Formats: sequence, C-alpha cells, structure tokens
Amino acid sequence: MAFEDDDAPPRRRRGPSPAKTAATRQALVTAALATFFEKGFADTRMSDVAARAGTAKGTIYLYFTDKAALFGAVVVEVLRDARAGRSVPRPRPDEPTGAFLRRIVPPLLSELQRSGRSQVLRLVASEGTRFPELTRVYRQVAIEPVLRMIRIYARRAERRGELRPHALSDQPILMAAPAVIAMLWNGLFAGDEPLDVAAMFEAWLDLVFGPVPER
Amino acid sequence: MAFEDDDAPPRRRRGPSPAKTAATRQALVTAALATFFEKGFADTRMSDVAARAGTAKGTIYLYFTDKAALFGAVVVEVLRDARAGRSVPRPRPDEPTGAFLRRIVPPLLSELQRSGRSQVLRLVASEGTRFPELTRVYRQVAIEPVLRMIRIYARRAERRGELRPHALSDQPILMAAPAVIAMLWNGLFAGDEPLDVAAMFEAWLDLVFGPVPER
DNA sequence: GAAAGAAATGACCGGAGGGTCAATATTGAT
DNA sequence: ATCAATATTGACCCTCCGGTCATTTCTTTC
Repeated sequence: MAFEDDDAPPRRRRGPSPAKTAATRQALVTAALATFFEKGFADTRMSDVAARAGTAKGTIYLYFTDKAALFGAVVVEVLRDARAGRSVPRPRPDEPTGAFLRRIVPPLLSELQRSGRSQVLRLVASEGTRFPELTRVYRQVAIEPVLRMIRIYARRAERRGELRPHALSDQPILMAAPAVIAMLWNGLFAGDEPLDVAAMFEAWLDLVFGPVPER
Repeated sequence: MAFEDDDAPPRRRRGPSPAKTAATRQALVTAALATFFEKGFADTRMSDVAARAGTAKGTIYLYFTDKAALFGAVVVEVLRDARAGRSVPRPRPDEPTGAFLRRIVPPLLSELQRSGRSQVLRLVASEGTRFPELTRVYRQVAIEPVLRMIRIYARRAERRGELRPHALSDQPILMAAPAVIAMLWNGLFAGDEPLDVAAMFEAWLDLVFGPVPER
C-alpha cells in the first residue's frame, strides 16, 4: 500500500471545470478527517463522509481507491500542510533555554490544535496498529523531526549548565510527553475536566528549568 | 450499559462441574484481552476469541450478552485484579522524595507490564471514545487514585523544598506522562526501537529532582 | 445405567456497509 | 445548439460477521 499518491486525479481535456475536482477532493478529505476523528476508522461510514462533503458515495471512489486509502490521504495531506509552515526558531545568543521555550512553544501548541494536526495525532495513536506503513511515515515525518529539535535544545541547555547532562538529550520524548498526554486526554475525556495543554507545558517547564522566571 | 456484572453466571444444580464454568469464563476473558489488544475492538472476530479460548463461538454468549459486554468485562476484570495488589508505600521519615520514587516506582512499572494492565491502558486509550461509560469507570478506578498518590508525594517534595511549589502538585499527570507515553509508543512502534519505560522514568527523575543521586 | 438438567456446539440467519457501474448530469469546444 | 469527454450519482450486489438456537455432549444423582 502506498499512501503517497493513492488518488487518481482525473485528466480533463474537454470536460467539466478544471479546478472543481480539486475542490471536491479537498471537501472529501476535510469531511473524512472530521468523521474519522469523531467516530474512528471502523465506525466511519463512507456514506457519512460523502454526505458531509456534499457528494454521493460513489464519488469518493473516483478519488480514492478504498477506505484505507482515504484514511491515508487524510494523514498525508495534513502532514504535507504541516511541512509548509515549518520554521526552525533559534534561541537568542544568551537567552536562557527555559525562557526561549516559554516564548516559542505555546504558539506552536495552539497552532497544532487549530490545524488538524492534533486530531491526526490522536487518529494515528488509536488506529495506528491497523496501518503499520502509515504509522512509520507519520513517525518519520511528524515525530522524528520534533525529537531532533528537542535534542538540539536539550544539548544546548545541558552545555549551558541549565540541565543536568544526558537526561533530556537521551530521552527527548520527555519534553513532548506532557503535550501529547494532554491532547490524548482531551480526546478521551472531552466532556468533563479538560486539560489545558499550555498550562501543563508551563508547569513542566517550571519543574525542569527550576526557578527561571522569578517574578 | 452496565459493565459491572454484565455476565450471566449459569446456575448449576445437577449439571456439570461447578468450577469448570469459571475456568471457561476466565479463558474467554484472557483470550479476549489478547485479541482485542492485538486487533482492536472492530477487527476482533468473536470466532477468533472463541478459537483462542478453545471453545465454540456460541459459548461466549453463555457468559456475555454481546461483544461490547465482553470488552467491558475484560477491562473490569483487569481493574479488579489491580485493586487486589494495592499497597500504598510511604517514604521513610527523612528519605528524599527522589530516592523514594526511584525505589518504589520501577517495580510498579514492571508489574504493570507483566499484568495485563498496560494493555488495558492502551485499549482504553484507543477504543475509549466508543465506550464512554467504561472510560469514565477506568478513569475513576485506575487513573484518579494514581494522580491522588502523585499529588501527595508532590506536596511532600514541595514542602521539603525538593521541588518548586505548585508545578507538580497542580499537574500531577506530569509524573505519569513519561510512563504512559512509553507504553503507547511501544504499542504503536512495537517492532523497531522500543522505549525502555524504566529508563525513561529514571531520566525524568534526574531531570526533575536534579542531581540527587550523586555517585 | 438411566434420567435429567446444564453446558457446549456450530450451522444458520439477517442486516449492515464497502464497493461497483450503468445511467445521468455537467461542462467546454465547435 | 450539438457533441464529446468527463464528473457524478445512487440503486444494487455481495461478502462478512454478530448473534441465535435446535441439537449434542457432559456430569451428577439416584
């Protein structure tokens, strides 16, 4: 199974609108993301996706070979968008790493929630075992880069004596864990007592970087 | 839906073995846990569970009303076992909290993996949205007590000046996050590059409780 | 060993839903 | 307006699987 380009973009020569098809495709992907997110893969009906996208069920199969391909396309699409807005922030020369993270991470987190990326995170987390190859892609494209970046900052902090050596740079996931947990928690216990991702991350920084922002 | 006792333990008067049925039931629950864990709820076939338990499909319905009830029984059963071996360890009078945690948590973690509890954790995490009530129960029985305990230790550490106040006691999940992430990770990326739960927790302690165990 | 009650069996049923395709609608070119 | 190439439709098909139940297999009792 290749999740890369499993769509079949219909060629047009003397047919209907040239960009209409792109719009239809996009509507389908959007509808699919929402439905998969709400109901999960198994409980999502192709007819639901079609209805939500304002098309007939058969239309889906003009763009995607089957349900799994639709799911794969959703993930790949969102990941592709993610690559676009990728800026690699650097700390200012003598900025403490804690302060730097306090500055850059919260915007990233809220953007993660605004875009569909946190939804995709939860989707991959729950349905991942069903799509091993897709999971591998997700890991390489979405997870590993983040871990690499964390490792860079961790090394810097350790070099500057802000953290004890090795702990974070050996286990960079530690830094991502609070945010991930918060997103999963909010997916599961949506109704009552949602976690504030930002607040949790703040507390985490407090804990790790000690009494940095004495106010 | 009541997941409490959704089974129908068949009464015996002049029938076969008295404890045979209990064994059959246990075999079914065990087989179900394994299969649900491997394939997820939707992809689990009742016939698979039956085969794995060494019974016919129909037998399952002598003990559980339907597939959802079987799933619920699996979770409740494992949770019940968990309650049994519940000891509430206390730090020694002047033991640093970091050292205390280093002493008691690793055994708990490995026991969590030996028993089915970490599998159930992942099951609830992925299938939870399908079983809201069950998820609620899981949270109350399995999660909240742990968080309460963490909060107690966090307060102690803060009182003793080992941690800055409020950060951990306000967000006790921070302490559980590494272990949870590790278990989910290992479920997802089982094949390559598994995470060592214990090592990750060690690193977490290093990070948070600073240069405690200077060796 | 016969009888009776209980437990286990597995062929069978029904409906749900993924996927198909002949028919239809839509559009641009002429 | 007409045509041709494409896009869309939705009724239909067909498989699969959760759940049932008449039948068979045990086990205990007398």
